[in-house]
Amino acid sequence: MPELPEVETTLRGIEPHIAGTVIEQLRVYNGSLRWPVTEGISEIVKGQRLLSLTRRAKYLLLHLEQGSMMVHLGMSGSLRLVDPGSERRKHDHIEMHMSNGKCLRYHDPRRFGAWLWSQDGHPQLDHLGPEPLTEAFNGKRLFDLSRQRKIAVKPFIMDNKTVVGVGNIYASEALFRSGIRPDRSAGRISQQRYKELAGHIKDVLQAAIEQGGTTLRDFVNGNGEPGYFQQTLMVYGRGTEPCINCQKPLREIRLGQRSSVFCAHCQR
DNA sequence: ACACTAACCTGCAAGC
DNA sequence: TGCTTGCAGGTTAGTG
Repeated sequence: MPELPEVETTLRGIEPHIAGTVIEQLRVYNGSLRWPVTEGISEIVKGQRLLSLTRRAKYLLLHLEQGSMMVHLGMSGSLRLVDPGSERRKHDHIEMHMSNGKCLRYHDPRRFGAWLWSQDGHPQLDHLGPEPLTEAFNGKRLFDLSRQRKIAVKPFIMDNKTVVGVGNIYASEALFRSGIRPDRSAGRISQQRYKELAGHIKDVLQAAIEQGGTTLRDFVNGNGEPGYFQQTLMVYGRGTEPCINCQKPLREIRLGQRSSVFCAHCQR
């Protein structure tokens, strides 16, 4: 999926086209997502103005006059603006027709995503850690939260209670930039090294947003365009290629069922 | 509380 | 040409 930069890219792509318009029709073709799409959602949102769009972690929030819709792209989801008359592709599960003629389609082959309406908030958002690009997220937080923890640092920074938005790609990249092995115990990393890691997490996410995200297989922004950050990836997806820093072969291990590529020479 | 696993689902590539 | 296996951007529920 889309990690935070891809969700942010999607938001920036669609927001200018549909914010402030009215939902003429929401059509659900397959509501069997991670959670069933809210019962009766089409009738609930029909005729409501889409006041604004925001992002929290990897969730997109579509704020309506009554309540809000929370959209998650899961592992394989994407949202794009399309010609309302164009033919639906396989796995186009939801489409939203707006009063200005724009049509937003939700495409998600694996259906790990979500599309839920609620009048008064979404419980999934209640216990999330800070946004990575704010001052609330810093090295001191990583240090303080990790004391006595035996968990490997990579799953530690991918835990939404630690900080949101850091998935497998950007966790791998930030650890490489920081010179920290992904399997090092979180509790055995100094405050100084966590300060550097927090800085690299911010930098890598910011750079990815500026490049329009990472397109691995099929990610596209709201206008159907790919991202370009994959050209910048230094370890993710590089298997046992030579380290771009020291030329020694990278190593690939599994941590919490996620592949983790690192350089045993540059990362300790 | 913490660490770890399995599960949700489809598509694709690799191996036989 | 199949068939089987394993892996893929995330998150939660369940186990010990």
